[in-house]
Amino acid sequence: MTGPPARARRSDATRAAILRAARERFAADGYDRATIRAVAADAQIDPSMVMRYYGSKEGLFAAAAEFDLHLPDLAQVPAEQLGETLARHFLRRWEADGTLVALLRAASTNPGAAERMRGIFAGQLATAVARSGADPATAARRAGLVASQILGLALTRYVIRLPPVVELDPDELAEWVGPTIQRYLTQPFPPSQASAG
Amino acid sequence: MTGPPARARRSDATRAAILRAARERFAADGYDRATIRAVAADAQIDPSMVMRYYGSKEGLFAAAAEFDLHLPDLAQVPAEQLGETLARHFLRRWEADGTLVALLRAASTNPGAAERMRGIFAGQLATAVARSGADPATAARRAGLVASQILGLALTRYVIRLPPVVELDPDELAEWVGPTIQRYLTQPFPPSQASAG
DNA sequence: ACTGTAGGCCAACGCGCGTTGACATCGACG
DNA sequence: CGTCGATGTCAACGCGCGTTGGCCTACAGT
Repeated sequence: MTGPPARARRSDATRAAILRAARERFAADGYDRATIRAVAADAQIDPSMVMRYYGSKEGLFAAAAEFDLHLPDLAQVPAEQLGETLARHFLRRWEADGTLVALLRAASTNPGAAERMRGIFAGQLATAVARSGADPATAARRAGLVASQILGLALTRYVIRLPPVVELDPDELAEWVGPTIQRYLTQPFPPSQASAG
Repeated sequence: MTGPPARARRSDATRAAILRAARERFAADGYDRATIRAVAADAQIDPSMVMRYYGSKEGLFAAAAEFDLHLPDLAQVPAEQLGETLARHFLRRWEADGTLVALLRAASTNPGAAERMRGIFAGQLATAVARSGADPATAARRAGLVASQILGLALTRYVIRLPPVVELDPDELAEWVGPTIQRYLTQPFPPSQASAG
């Protein structure tokens, strides 16, 4: 299983150009409206090259939507800073890399993309939350609530572009959303007694 | 401008059937994947009827996505119950009527749908928030934050179907999300001092 | 210099789409 | 009964899509 000697192939640059163009198109247009022909035009190659390298549009999307949240180890974060840490992390991650926005747009109509989204939040967010010191019995639900706020923020800011959410800068946003996440992570179950701060 | 005597036309039933089928298809598939042919098949009529009555696919969507949040007058709601009231209201509204889910799905890829979504939140949510007693200078931002949590909940529960969010029942959800909305509406600006409950 | 192969382009395919216009049928009204 | 608009059907259009296969071209191994 040592594979080939990892010799750089001449086509690597093309593959990378296709992937870059695909991420941009999927992020801007969603799965259905993004066309292989448009991706190929952006990458300045022929549409059939996309098929050769990625097999199909589904395959191209699968490659383009490979995504690691790069979540920090929450066991190392002071308990009272969990919310703000996570909020800032997500905002920074999104501003720098459109992949998750592509995934979010696509997930609205493409079942495979939705499945991948569920996988990311089960495999990465829920895992991180479980290491944050949360009760294992409730960690999954807490992660789900965190996801609802985090993805709602991404949706309103990058996809729907709701003006007040677009205009707030990342620092202000983190100050607002951080405490929400903090509460979802640490508030005892059930959260019956209202606790607005 | 008194118009015709409002005589019921024979075609009203067909128009309504088309609209019902369109809402279901748009909600289930999003704008791009929902086809006029499929809507017509559901309504058991010919695709050309859809064109005759609604002009185009865009026109059909515009008619199907007409939506009133039916928000209560927040001036009449006790200040400390604003969050939970809104949370319960939205959950009830969505479970009963798939229109907003259709709009949400479509808004990810269709600019017109996104524009309508912005219009609904500017015209209905922001207006209601402004009447809740919030400082007029900050009401729009507060409404945007509320939208981020509310739409994030709809997205994770009805579109992406994140298991932990799907499994929570509406009462539990309202208990979790209510305080978040309450804080977005009432927490003084800026929200610098963290306030997890 | 010769050759095999990886990299790339071009033209075409079949399909489903939104949309159109010509034609059939029904029901109200003279 | 005859007419005419409203209601509905049918067949087709042009288009852009994902996808395919054949054909050049350039370079690595000998």
